[in-house]
Amino acid sequence: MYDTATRSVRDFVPKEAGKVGIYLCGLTVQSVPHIGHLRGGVNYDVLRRWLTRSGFEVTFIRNVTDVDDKILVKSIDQQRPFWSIAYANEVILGAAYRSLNVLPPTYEPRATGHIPEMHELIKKLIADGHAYQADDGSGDVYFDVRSYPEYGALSGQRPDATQTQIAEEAAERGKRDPHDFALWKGVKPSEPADAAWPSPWGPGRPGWHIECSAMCWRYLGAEFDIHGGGLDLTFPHHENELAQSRAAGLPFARYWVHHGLLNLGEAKMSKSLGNVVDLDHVVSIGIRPVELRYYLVASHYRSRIDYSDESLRESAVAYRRIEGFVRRAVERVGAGTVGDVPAAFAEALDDDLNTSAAIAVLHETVREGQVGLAAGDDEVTLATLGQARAMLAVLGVDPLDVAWAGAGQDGDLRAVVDSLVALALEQRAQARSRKDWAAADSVRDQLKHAGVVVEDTPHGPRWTIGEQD
RNA sequence: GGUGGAGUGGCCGAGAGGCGAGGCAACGGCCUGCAAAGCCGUGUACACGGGUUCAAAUCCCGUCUCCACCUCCA
Repeated sequence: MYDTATRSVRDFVPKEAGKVGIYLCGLTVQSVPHIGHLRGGVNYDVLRRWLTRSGFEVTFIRNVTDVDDKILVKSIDQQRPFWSIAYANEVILGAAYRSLNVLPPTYEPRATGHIPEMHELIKKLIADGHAYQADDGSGDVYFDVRSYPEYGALSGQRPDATQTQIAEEAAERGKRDPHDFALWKGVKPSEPADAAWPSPWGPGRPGWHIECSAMCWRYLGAEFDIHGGGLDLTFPHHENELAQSRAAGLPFARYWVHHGLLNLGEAKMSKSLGNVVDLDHVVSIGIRPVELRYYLVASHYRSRIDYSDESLRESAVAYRRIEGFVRRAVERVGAGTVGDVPAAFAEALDDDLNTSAAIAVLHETVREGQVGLAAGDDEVTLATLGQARAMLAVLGVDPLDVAWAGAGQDGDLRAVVDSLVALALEQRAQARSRKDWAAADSVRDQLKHAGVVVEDTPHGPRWTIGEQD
């Protein structure tokens, strides 16, 4: 894995043999997720699946941050409790993950559920001289950056060299140094009263970073294997998490994994910039969730994705080729058993989770399978199908995965359509047998117009749902 | 200003000193009554300028362009 802390690819050695603890910074549920957020979820889902398949017992924690400045602003604006806004977005996020076949984490803790753990950390930091209460009566508690010489080690940002809020403003807020960041924020009159918890420093709420330190500690222990998140979290969020955890005596994460961002146009997709594409948009242009997932996985996790509808559509075509093979093969030889993954595929994923290279192996296997299928070689078909499905399962895009099945009634409907199409195909077969090509083609054209694509195979015609004219 | 990263064929996208990843599109062929699907073949691409080397997309130096972070961000 590439480790941000050392800026190099390092052999992955877990803290405890055979076990992996992963913490992924999840979302602040201030609004509905866009596909850039979903990319992160999908990337770590593939990592998790691969580690699991490689024999590790994975504990995967992905948090939800359910209290922050923006949620509180919305709460005031909309005259609704902050928690109802957070929860509504959390539910939508969960549905989006499910529709992309992102497995549920081992646990999904919420920030507001871990106030006592945060207090414990803050108390320890104050006791050890790494944090202090602002003397402006605000009830704010700050981490003292100057008390921690290692500050900046993760991101390479040295306090002296960074831009920061002007010194006077920092001083007004009672900070000793402009770089000091809030561990605890005293409640303000302008903020919702129910977004405050009692604390030794007065009623208030968590600063942005302390929640993750608390939840990592709570669920993965003082030291754990992998901490993940988006590239944009490296600084200040992860730098601050690391500083406050280490200063509190926790060894913390052994590897830092950051995934690349998804750009739309010239800039990263972001809630604040408003250049956002969400799952609904993707579906509205005729792309299925499984195809979006394939698109997201087809790029290496550390690369930037310059999103466009066009590249997404092209990627979907590539996926349909794979899917077409799987379905044709299953019709011939049955679903078979999911086999082993080819060595080249495993090597690719073992090399910093190189999903692009892994997908190249998948395509090669599919081509081999197509040849077997065309030659009527069921042995080859079955073997390649098993391999392909093993690879597809790791990537989370196996077309036969029940996760992609529709809402129940499709199976029945398909049987109905099948018998209707069979009637039409019978007519076509009769026309063909008397070499009445015009009549035969007319049947095929009409079916196509209705959205049923007919293709002839050595074993007779088969049909699939295409696009209606 | 500081920190990190990127520029690969018509497009997407891996790779990182020698052997043309893979996909999409295009063109030619095979198969087909015609299609569809599939298969086979065709493209010598690595921002620019120098350098190192028997050999550079890959290493070094310089230049240009772009992105992210330094404020909330996946």
